Amino acid sequence: MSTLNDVARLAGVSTMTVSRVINDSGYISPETRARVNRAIAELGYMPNVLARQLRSKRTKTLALVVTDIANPFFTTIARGVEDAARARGYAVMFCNTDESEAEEIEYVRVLIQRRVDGVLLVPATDSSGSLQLLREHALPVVVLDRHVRSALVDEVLTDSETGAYLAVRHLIDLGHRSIAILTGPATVSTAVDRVAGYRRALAEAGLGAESEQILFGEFNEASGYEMTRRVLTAQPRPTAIFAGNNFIAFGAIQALRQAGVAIPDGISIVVFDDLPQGWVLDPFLTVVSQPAYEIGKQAAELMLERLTGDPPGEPRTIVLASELIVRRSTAPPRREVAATVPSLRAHMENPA
Amino acid sequence: MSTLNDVARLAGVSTMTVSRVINDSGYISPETRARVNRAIAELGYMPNVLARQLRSKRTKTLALVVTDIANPFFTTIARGVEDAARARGYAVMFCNTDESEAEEIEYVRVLIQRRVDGVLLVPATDSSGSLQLLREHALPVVVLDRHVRSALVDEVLTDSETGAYLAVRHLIDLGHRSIAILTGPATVSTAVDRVAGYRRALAEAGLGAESEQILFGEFNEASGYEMTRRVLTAQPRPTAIFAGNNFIAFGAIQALRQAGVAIPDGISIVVFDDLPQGWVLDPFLTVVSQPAYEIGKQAAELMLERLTGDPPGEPRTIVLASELIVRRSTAPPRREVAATVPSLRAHMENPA
DNA sequence: CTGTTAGCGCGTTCAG
DNA sequence: CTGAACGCGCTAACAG
Repeated sequence: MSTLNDVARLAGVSTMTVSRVINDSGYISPETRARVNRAIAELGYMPNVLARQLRSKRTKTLALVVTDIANPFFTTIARGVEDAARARGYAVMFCNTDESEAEEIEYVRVLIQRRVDGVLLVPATDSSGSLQLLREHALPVVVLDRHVRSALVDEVLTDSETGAYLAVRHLIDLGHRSIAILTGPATVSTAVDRVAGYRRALAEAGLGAESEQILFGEFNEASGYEMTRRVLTAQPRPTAIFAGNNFIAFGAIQALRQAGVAIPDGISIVVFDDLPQGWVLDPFLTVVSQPAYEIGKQAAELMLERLTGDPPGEPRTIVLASELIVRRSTAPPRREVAATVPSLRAHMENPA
Repeated sequence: MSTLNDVARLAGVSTMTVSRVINDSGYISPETRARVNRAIAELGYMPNVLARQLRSKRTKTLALVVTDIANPFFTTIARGVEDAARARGYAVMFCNTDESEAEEIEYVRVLIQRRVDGVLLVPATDSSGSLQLLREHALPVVVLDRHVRSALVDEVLTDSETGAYLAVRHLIDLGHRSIAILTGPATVSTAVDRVAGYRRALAEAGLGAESEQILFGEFNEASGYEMTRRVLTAQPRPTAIFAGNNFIAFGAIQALRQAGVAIPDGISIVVFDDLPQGWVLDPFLTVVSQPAYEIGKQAAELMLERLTGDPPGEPRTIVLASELIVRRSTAPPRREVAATVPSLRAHMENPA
């Protein structure tokens, strides 16, 4: 593998001249440039990024740490991050913590050792072990999607409280009075905030705490399934379910199907997070849609601003709005519960 | 950010001693080790991976280059690669070429510059521009999934020809006589081999070239949709479709639904590639399932053997078997014209 | 068991 | 416009 030195020797110049040609810095006479370029081509020379990074103390690499890489919400965020980063010449390392704080810290260690320039983090919990580690090593951080109480950092997230309020309000407007919320762990701000929005909507409608049905679980399908099973045996059985994220909704739908409860005839369901086009052929879920791509993009841009811009300044929090999209999984409650409706099954069998 | 030097000074030893403690190499007295470890903890020292890699000339990193990161077939391969690599202390860089040869070469350039230790490549086409580039820079390569004619390299792939043969034979056994195959570009070995298997099955059943309906397209949903639209207007209209991969099948299903053609009552469909559990609630597609995880795992292990083992040896080709899984998307044709063949019963009693 | 020397391949700094 | 010297942080190779 040839080096700067080989090129310099072949071209009859110093290594610095070659370096300048490659990085387009400083003035070079056209002839020398041509000669150097010829030597580069002849040798098939490729700069050693490691040496460059070691010397320049910048890797031009960001890391994005998410809690579930299989969730389209996070892959969409990832696309936003990558687009913004690549536009400025930065690479992105993707890391998946599976909602585990231990994994998160492990990854942060690796990222520090690899000397990434900055970390975009979706924290697994609201405790801040990894944030502290990052601060100790002076690594810039932007927190995404979830608020962290303890730390003063840049944050980009959506207004979960308002989103949840809109979703539940929609159900109330349809006439529902008994609504269950199935959400993630109480240690995660998005779960807590969505419950807050749920409560506000109920309270505003004059529905007291006695009509609350709040289940904290995990943001995954298994948990959604399990919580729904519990909801189905509750007395009184709710006429509507608010699923705290898309995977919880998957589990809920599966449980409802198994129990022969039709959507929306038997139970209405509204979901936080939309699914990207292509995941389902015929979107029928009523959802609160977050601007996932925009979250990723703005987070990356904020980071790059911190990295290249001179004024560090105060930590900034960017809150993006979410939007209620009404489709066919919500309807007014019915007295009698329909036994089976096959349309759901046809729908779920056809991914796209 | 503290360095080896800082640690050495604080512990009152040389940098080499610290290096040995960290890498667990050579003999160190327990006391010095303890002293060094204390210094490391006190400073929160984290080794600089860049410097280490530059010096040792090994990055302990593999790259996996695939043509479609959104395809579960490739993400499953990726899991196999990652598991095998991590078990031996290697990291993996994932790269997505979108079936573009230009992107592929671009990525290979980056990988050379980053000095990855080896490249696992799913080539976009059977031309070998990127393979040549890799060879020039003496980077070890293992080719996955697709055969490359021109090059002598290690390869790990499934037997597409036999898999396709089994799929089409299954359709023939069910009584189908008019079967269309929708597959990828003719520049990709998997597309070509699947056509070969399709032909062999037809020929063996005494069905001549006049009954062949072969469509080359792209391995994606849009192409599957478009090819199916064409198939639906063909004369005679086939009673069964063999989709060359899962995404082509998605497009086909969408087109069939739109045209009001039921599966399998109107048209049977068999697909190369299964979908992982969780993508669909109720698997109903008859598929040829490839051992995707195993492909990734074996490819990584072959690479690691080349990297650490001493004998380079001859290029090796590992061919894995695929398996027909009969579900509910295939059935005998309903036309009165098509008679049921006797071998059908034998087959149903003896599913492959 | 531990230290010394000598780079890995580049870019920064300063001097021509 | 170009070059010489130096060092980023670490480890291979050899001494002790």
